[in-house]
Order: sequence, then structure tokens, then C-alpha cells
Amino acid sequence: MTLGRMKRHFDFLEMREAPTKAFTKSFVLQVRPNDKGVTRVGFTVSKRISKLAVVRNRLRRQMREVVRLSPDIQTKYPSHDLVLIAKGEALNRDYTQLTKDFAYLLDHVHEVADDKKDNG
RNA sequence: UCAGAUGGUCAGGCAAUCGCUGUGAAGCAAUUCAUGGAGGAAAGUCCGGGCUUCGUAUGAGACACAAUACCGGAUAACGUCCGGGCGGGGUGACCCGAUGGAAAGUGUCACAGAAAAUAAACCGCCCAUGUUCGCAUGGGUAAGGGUGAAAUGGCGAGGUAAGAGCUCACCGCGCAGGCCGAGAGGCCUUGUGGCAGGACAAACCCUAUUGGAAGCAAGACCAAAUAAGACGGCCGACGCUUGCGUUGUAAAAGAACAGUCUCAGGUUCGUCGUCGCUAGGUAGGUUGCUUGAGCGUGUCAGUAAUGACAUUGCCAGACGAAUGAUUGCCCUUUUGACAGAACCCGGCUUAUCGGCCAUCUGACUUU
RNA sequence: GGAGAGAUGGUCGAGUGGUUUAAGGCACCGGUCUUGAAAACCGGCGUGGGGGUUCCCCCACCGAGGGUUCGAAUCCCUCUCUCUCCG
Repeated sequence: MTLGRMKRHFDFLEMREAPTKAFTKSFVLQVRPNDKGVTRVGFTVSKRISKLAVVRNRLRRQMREVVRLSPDIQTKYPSHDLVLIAKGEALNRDYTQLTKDFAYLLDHVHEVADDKKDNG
């Protein structure tokens, strides 16, 4: 029941070609299956969100907490890579709203992934 | 009590639950336990160092370039700090000042104005001559007007045709002298000069002092991919232990090498074979990486910056980057200032809701 | 993290102390020409504030704020923003 953390720059570049994604006003979620048998998650908060390092750090910590406390990631996406990218709207939301956004993202991705599988 | 000045300090606190990360211990291991875990600015990268590499890095000198600029002290060093001087502001505590030289030289000072820097004369004022009585010509003058950011000491008296440092008193200024001070500088019932020397050096410059360059993405070690070099002999030189070690122009001349040049010194530049399982080193990993001109406390020296001694503890060390999330209570004021270490220190500058402490100033009241 | 460059009207861009009328091009607006348009030619054209009143005048603005100077887009300092390079 351990969540892997994605840290290599190379992995993030690969995720740009991820087959399945999901969007809200606060986040972009990229999802891709891997062959490591572990679900790994990466986070991106760019300088475009805010120039202040304090603001970016707090947002990333909240995102990490949201993902950590979501119980059904592993059951929905076993052995997948996920990258959660923050958008500017995320700064205007509190913790509970971010939780709801992430839950919405997980469901939304599932549908898109099914469509992709039908096409391929 | 109100208003203010200066310096210092804090940066919401406590508890619970679930998590992150360094170190140590236990364990075959998963993991468990203990313990440490952002700032006064961590920021801007504006200065000064340490450290590392570059060719030795403090070899010497000259030039160029850059920076700094009252005096004395502090410091590893500084453009920083402390004390003092001078100028300016404030009733005052106190604050502000890129504060050397314009008498070494060059340059600039638009427009306006007669004239903008070895003075000059537009309107004036005065004298002489001429006169058509409007004035014209020649000369004297710089007090007044006007222009400008700035007009060649100020004011009064004497003086004169009118005036003028032309003369004199006072003030200002320069030079010299004396006294005080470590010095910047200050003071003088002192002498002297009739005043020469407008402003700009954040214009060039002069004088004095300082500075090699690049930066932890420096650098060191291990080492996929890819690709080409590495090692040994010969010859020569040097050393002694005389058969090994060190080395590649050693004898002469020359070339290249970090702003330029000179002197001194240094490095590199021979040839033939062998190996491809080797060598170098990219991705990646390890290291540099935190014990330090450190911080705290106390005593002593000093007006102070700071220094000396004693003592206790080891006080972040990450690398897509650790301090968070949620809940409750308390505090002030909705709500919680500015803001996140990235090799490490000393400063400066900038951002910052407020609270607290100390010393001092002014006004009012009371005793 | 470190090193460097830049910012001038709607846009591109010259100007390096002196009423700069803040050149010039593009874009935009009006006119001439045309059946109409394009091209060409001629003229106009930044923003904000104030004063008189339909046409002028004055002031401010060259990323922001200070300073030097009689005078700053220009020289000096601080800040903001943008871009480039170093694995």
C-alpha cells in the first residue's frame, strides 16, 4: 500500500506524451501505465503560478497531502504514473475544494482512458 | 498623560491524529525507537572574504582598465562599522550629507542678455564739442535699470563732473604667523593683500589607496551509451643506489601560454612499436556538504566598533528539493506581516501587520 | 543556484545633458484620384490633468522612485519587469 514518488526529470518529459489526461480549472492530471508494478505520482508547480517560493511550496504540500489521503488511487490505477500539474486557479481554492477537484479528476480520467482503449 | 527620538528584541502559542526528511541504535529484512529539522531578511546579487580550478597565484616593475575618496580607529577584508571634524535641518532628544582637488591642464555653461570668464558697456549717469534744441559725435563711469540658474565681495561713510577698494571702518575671503589638537580641524584685540580665485569633477582629469580570472552548474572519484586514444621500447638528458629511478629539446635557436610591455622563473613541443577485454569520460551515481574569522552565557580591557580569556552544547544539509494537513482551546483585531536554506561567512540594500523592553527629548498636570 | 543583456506613443525604432514641437517607418483617420476599391499623393494622428470654451493654451509622462545639475529619456543610486546563456 505504498505510493511511489516520481522525481526524475526524464520521467516528466516522457509524461508529456501521456495517452490519458484530465482537466479542471485548478489542475491538469496526466496518467500513463508503467511496467514497474508501483503507482508513482509527480507534482508540477511552475513559476508561472507564483513568483514567490513560499506560495509554490505551500501549494505543492497541499497537493501532496490531497494525493496521500485519497484512498482509491492504487485500486483505480495500479502500476501507473500520474503527474498532477497546478494551474493558476488552484491558488484561489482552499484544501477541501482541492480534494473535491482531485476526486473529480480521478473519475474523469477513467472515462477518457476507456475511450482511448476502444480506439487503439 | 500626550507627542516624539534612538537602540535592542519577538515573529502567534499549546495539544491531538495522520505524514516528510537527516543522523544514531536495533533488526536478515519490512520496519521500530531516540533525536535534529528555514530567516531577520533565507530575497536582490550590490560589495568584501574563505574554498576550488585555471599556468607558480604574493616574483618584481611600468602602462591600461575598474572601484573608493574629510580625519583617527575596528576588522580576515570591505564601498562596512565605531568615534571625531565640517556643512545643512530640527525648540530639543537627534537626524541627513558620493564630504579630496576647480590656484596642473582640457572642456561645457542652451535660450535670454551689452557681456558667461585674460571681462564688457544696451538703457542709464557725467563731461566736452556741435545743434535744426528732437538729438548727434567723442570721452569718462560701473552706483542704478534690464537679462539669466549664475554678472567679478557686502554695507555705511568719505570722495568725485559722475563714479569706482579710489580711500577708510566693520563683516566676509586669501596668504603668513602664533596657540590648542594624534589628525581632520579650531581659536586669535596678530600681521598682510584691496579682492586676485563664477559653476560643473554622479565631464575628461589630477592625487592617494586597492584589485589576476572564473565560479560548487567550481572541483574530485566511480562509470552505461558513444567514440579514439592509451601504454611500452629506442634515442637523449639528469640523478645516484650502476641498473634502476625521474624525464622529453635536455646542446643551440624558436614557437605557444590568462589585459599590454619589460626582466626573472615555469610548462608543452623527439622517434618506433604494442594493445583494443584498454584509456578518457557523457547520462547516471558518490563526494565537495557543513565544526565555523560560527552562535549562546559570563568576566575583563576599551567612550565605542571590537578584542582577550573561560565555559557548555554540536545547533538544517536536502537535490522534482524535507517543517505539512486536519481538528480543538487560548491570544490579539476581520484574522495571523514580509516571506522558504541550496558551498559557507562579514556587510549593504530592499520587503515587513504589529507587540514588548531600555535610554533620552519637548509640552502639560500634580507633589 | 550562478553569469549577462534590455525596457522610448497602438507597434517597430532613432535620440548619450540644452525650447529636441520625443526623428522616421508601419498601423489608424480624413481628403484628392476612381463607377467602386487598391496603389500613389496631400494633410492629420500618443495618454492623463488643468484653464478658458469648440478651437486653442498650459502642465506632467521615455518601466517606477530618489539624487547630481541652472537644466536629465540621456549621468549616478535603489527597485520592478522581460529575455538570453551555464547541467
